[in-house]
Amino acid sequence: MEQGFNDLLEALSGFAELSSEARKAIEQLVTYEQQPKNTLLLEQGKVCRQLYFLQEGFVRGYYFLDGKDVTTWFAFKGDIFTSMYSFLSGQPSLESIEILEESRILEIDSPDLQHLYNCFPEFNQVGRLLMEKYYLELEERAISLQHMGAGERYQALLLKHPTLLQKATLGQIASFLGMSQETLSRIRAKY
Amino acid sequence: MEQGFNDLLEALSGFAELSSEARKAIEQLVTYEQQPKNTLLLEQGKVCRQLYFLQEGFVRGYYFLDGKDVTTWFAFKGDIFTSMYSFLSGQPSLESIEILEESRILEIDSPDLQHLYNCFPEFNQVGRLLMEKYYLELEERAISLQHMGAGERYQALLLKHPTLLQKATLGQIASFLGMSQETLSRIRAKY
DNA sequence: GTCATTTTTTGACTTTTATCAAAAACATTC
DNA sequence: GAATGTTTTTGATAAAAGTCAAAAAATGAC
Repeated sequence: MEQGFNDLLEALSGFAELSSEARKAIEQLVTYEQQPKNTLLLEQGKVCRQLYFLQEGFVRGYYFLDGKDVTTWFAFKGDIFTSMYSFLSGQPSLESIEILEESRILEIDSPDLQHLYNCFPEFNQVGRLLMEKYYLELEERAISLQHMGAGERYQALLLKHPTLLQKATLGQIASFLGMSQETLSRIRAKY
Repeated sequence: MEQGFNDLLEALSGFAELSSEARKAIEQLVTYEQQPKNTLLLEQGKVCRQLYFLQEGFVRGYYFLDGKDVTTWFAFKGDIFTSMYSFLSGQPSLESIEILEESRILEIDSPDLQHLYNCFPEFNQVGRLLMEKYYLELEERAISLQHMGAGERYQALLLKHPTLLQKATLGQIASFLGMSQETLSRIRAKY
């Protein structure tokens, strides 16, 4: 059995006990992919049909707005990610997904995931708990955008992801935080 | 059978087919509550153990920050709502829930909901799809806070909830949009 | 190591939004 | 309908953040 797959099972086991049948079924449906830096895993305008598990590496989601590159999320080692809107709705994705550091990825496509939900109803629990977790993360982000100043948002992010500053460019972090690159640069100079 | 309960079943049937056993179990666990304007359904600092269905009325979630009242969400007729963070994590709620218009509410408490998940594994699908829906709504909100100006945020909100302006106060809407009341008042004067 | 490219910082200036204070409009109670 | 309280608007000013442009620093290729 492949190493990457064990990492995935471990991540999932945080959400629910999986029967060995379910584990086997997952293993058969999941595929492995290794991608170098700068690869576009998903292009804006295409439907995202995959749910990804980042075994190793670093990835972001972003889109263009008025010619500007706006990062909407970062995925770290061990994260499950996708273009949520497109994956859930089946509509063309507004965002692209870019590999920022060479990454090892496991993926399952949408029909196969539906198959898992159908064959193993208890697997819906994994999906539900995963969505709950992502919801709470997003809520934190929305609240910080709603009422925190630029400096506070930056500090909160650093507290949560101390390594991000080394991994992403200033522009990526700034747009993720909803501020201009110059503002972030000036904020950073203060600390 | 009570009228309110049918409304709930109808709302849930948008997410999954429910067996008649599941429907019966839900009916037995759900309780009805009618509350006048200005009631606090949940107080900041207490754990929120209920998931609510708003059969009729109007409700908001809010909290105090630096002495200011910040609205985080509104619930309309037919919505399912709760203090998500507290309900999912079991931690004391950061937000309070206030009835803004006399409301008829159906509710189920957390242990009973867990019971449904356990006895009817397919019920997890309802939970999953519900979380997916709420995630996408929140994502829209986060994106609008991340890169839209105050005027655009207001217009987007009006488009989505044209009735909100009649139901909530300016201050509530302004804080929900992440801007001061004065700014919203001036924006509104322009249209 | 040097050159070219990209990323980050700095400066001057503008725009947007917040804040404080007071007036006006609107509701509510008696 | 006068008096009271609340909500909304308006005005003046201040603070925060954005924009544009150029310099400085860091990175990468050869």
